[in-house]
Amino acid sequence: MKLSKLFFRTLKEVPGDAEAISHILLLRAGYIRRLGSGIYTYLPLAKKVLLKIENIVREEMININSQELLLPALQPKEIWEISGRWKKYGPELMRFKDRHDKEYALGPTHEEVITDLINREVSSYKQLPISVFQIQTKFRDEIRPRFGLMRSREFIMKDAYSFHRNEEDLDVTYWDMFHAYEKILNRMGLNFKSVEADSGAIGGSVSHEFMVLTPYGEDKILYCSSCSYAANLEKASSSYEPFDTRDFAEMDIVSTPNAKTVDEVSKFVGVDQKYILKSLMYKIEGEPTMIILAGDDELNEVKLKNAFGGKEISMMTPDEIKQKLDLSVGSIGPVKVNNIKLICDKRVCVENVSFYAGANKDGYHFKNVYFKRDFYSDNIFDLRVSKAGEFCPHCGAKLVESTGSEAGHVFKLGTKYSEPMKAYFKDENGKEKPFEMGCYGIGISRLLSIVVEQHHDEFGIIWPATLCPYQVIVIPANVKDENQLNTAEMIFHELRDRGISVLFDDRDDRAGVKFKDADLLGIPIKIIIGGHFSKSGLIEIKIRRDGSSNLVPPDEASVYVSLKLRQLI
RNA sequence: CGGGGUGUAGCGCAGCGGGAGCGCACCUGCUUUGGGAGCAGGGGGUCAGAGGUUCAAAUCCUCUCACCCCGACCA
Repeated sequence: MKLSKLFFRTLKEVPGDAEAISHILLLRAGYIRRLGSGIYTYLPLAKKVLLKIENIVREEMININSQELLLPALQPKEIWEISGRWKKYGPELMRFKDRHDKEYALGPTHEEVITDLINREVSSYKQLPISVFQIQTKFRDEIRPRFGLMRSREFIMKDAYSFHRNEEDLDVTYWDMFHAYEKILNRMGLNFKSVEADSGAIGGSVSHEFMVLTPYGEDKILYCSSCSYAANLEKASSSYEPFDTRDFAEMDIVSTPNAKTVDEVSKFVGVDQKYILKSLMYKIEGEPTMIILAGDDELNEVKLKNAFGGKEISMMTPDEIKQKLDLSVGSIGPVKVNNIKLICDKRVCVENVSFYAGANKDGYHFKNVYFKRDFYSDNIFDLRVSKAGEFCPHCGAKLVESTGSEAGHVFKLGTKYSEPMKAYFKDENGKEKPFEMGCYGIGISRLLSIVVEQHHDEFGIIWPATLCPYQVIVIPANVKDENQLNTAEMIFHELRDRGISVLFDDRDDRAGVKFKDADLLGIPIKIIIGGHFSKSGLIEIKIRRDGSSNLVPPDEASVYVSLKLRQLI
C-alpha cells in the first residue's frame, strides 16, 4: 500500500475530549473518528487491526469446536418478554418502534435469540453438546460512554454460547473457553488476570472475567503477588492481621459527646478504629437489618446482596431509622437490640476481643463489648471490602490492587434462560430437561483500545506483530532522489512478493515527518533508504519496539525482515 | 437522573457590547530534505439553534439542542 493512497490522516493536536491514552493515539494516528457520543468510525487502519483481532479469536474458538454463525442484531420485543428481560434489563437496552408501532431491541447480547434457535433445532441429548459463536456489532444505551472504544454505545463483540445435557458437560466447555481466552489474550501480548467475578445482570453461578491491567480500567481488582489468585474487588476475599485479644472485662457505658463517626469515636476514646464496631442499617427485602463491621472496614454491598440470594437491599436513611426504630445514626450498636435482625461480618466474630459499640443512646457508647457475650448473630458472612496489603486467601502472600479493563467474561448460566424460555431436550430416558448453558464474551473493539493502552510509548502505538495493520513500512527519505526511490520501490515489491504486508511511504515529505508518522501508526519495522544508503549503499532497518537498528545491503533486506518478523511474534 | 462545564474555520483555542481572530491542517509558488521545515501568497465562518434586550449581540437574558467531566449504574 502506498501511503499517498492510504485513507488516513494523522493529527498533531489532540482532540479535546480524548482522555485515555488509547483514545488519544487512535485518534491522532488516524485509526478512528467519532461520529457521536460513544459512536466511532473505524478507518481502514483500524479495520485491519480489528480483522486480525477477530481472526485470532476465530481460530481459538474453532480450536475448541465452537461454530461460527450470525444472529440478528434486530430483535423483536416478544423474545425479550419471554425471558423477562424486557423489563429487567433496564434503560441500557436500545429500544424503538417500527412504523407499525411494533417494538424492537437492538441486541446488547444474544441469550434469548440463541436459546430460541437451539430450542427449535435441537431436541435430543444426542445432538449435545453444541457450541456456537458470532462476531457482531452490539448496542448498549450506556449511561455514560467513556474512554473512546473502551465503553461505547455501539461496539463489536464476539459472543459464544454453549448448550449441554448436564452440569459436568457444561464444566468441560466452560474451562475450554477459559483456556481459549487465555490463549487469545496471550497471542495479543496482553498482561492480564483472570478473576472470579460477580455474574451481575446476566446471572448464573460461576463466572470469570479477564481483566487487562490498564490505568484507565473501570474496575478494581486485587491479585496475589505470589500465586495466581485474583478477584474483582466486589468479590475478593482476604485474610488479615488478627485483633489483639483481651480477657473479659465488664461492659461499661461511656459518654461520647459529639462523637458519631467511627473516626470521631476512635479519637475520643483513644482506641484504634478497628476496635470500634461499625453498625449500619439496611433494609433487606423491606426488613430493617443491622450490619456489624469492624470500624476500619467498608461494607461490600455486592457481598451483602449475594449473601441474601440477590434480594433487594438498600441503605436506610437517618430519617427512616429515627422513625421506625427510634435510633439515631452515630450511636447505633448491636448490644441489647432484640427486635432487629443482626448480621455480622466474620472479621468481628471473634471471642476475647474488646470492642466499642454504639449504646443506642445519643452520646453514649459501650466499652468492653465482646462477641457472643454481648452480641451474637447466626448470620455471619464475609461482607467487607478487601484491601491491598492484606493477605491472599490461598497462599497468604500480600495482595496488590490494580485497575483493569474487562476484555472478556465467561459465565455458567445453568438453566437461567432455558427454564423460563422452555428450552428443553429429551435425555436418555426420554425425559424433558432444560439445557445447561454457558455464555462467553470478548470485546473485539474494546481490545483495539486495550492493546494500545498496554502497547505504546511517548511517540505512538507499538503494535504487537500479531495485530499490526502492516508489518513493515518502507521509507525513502527523499522521494526526489531517484536512486533512493527506486531502491525503496524494489524492496517494497520484494517484501510484498514474500507475503509481507508493507506500507510504502512515497509521500513528498521531509524524512522527519515520515518517521514521526511511522512511529505514531505503530508499524513494527521501518526500512529507511536515505543518507546511509546514499553514502554506503546500505539501508537501515529499525525496530519500533526497542528502537534498535541495523544496516544491511538492499538485496538482503527481505530475508532480514522476514527473520526479524518471526522473532517479534 | 443529580452536580459542573463547553459549543467561534477540518482540529486545538483566544475574543465576551461597535472591525471574526491566532496556531495547526489545507491550496499556490520558491527554497529545504534523517525526527512533525522556512519564506511569500491564498481559500475557508449562519460565532450550535430559536427567541428576546439594545442604535448595535459571538459577547447580555430566556429556551432548545449537542458534547465533555464527576457521581449514581454496568455484559
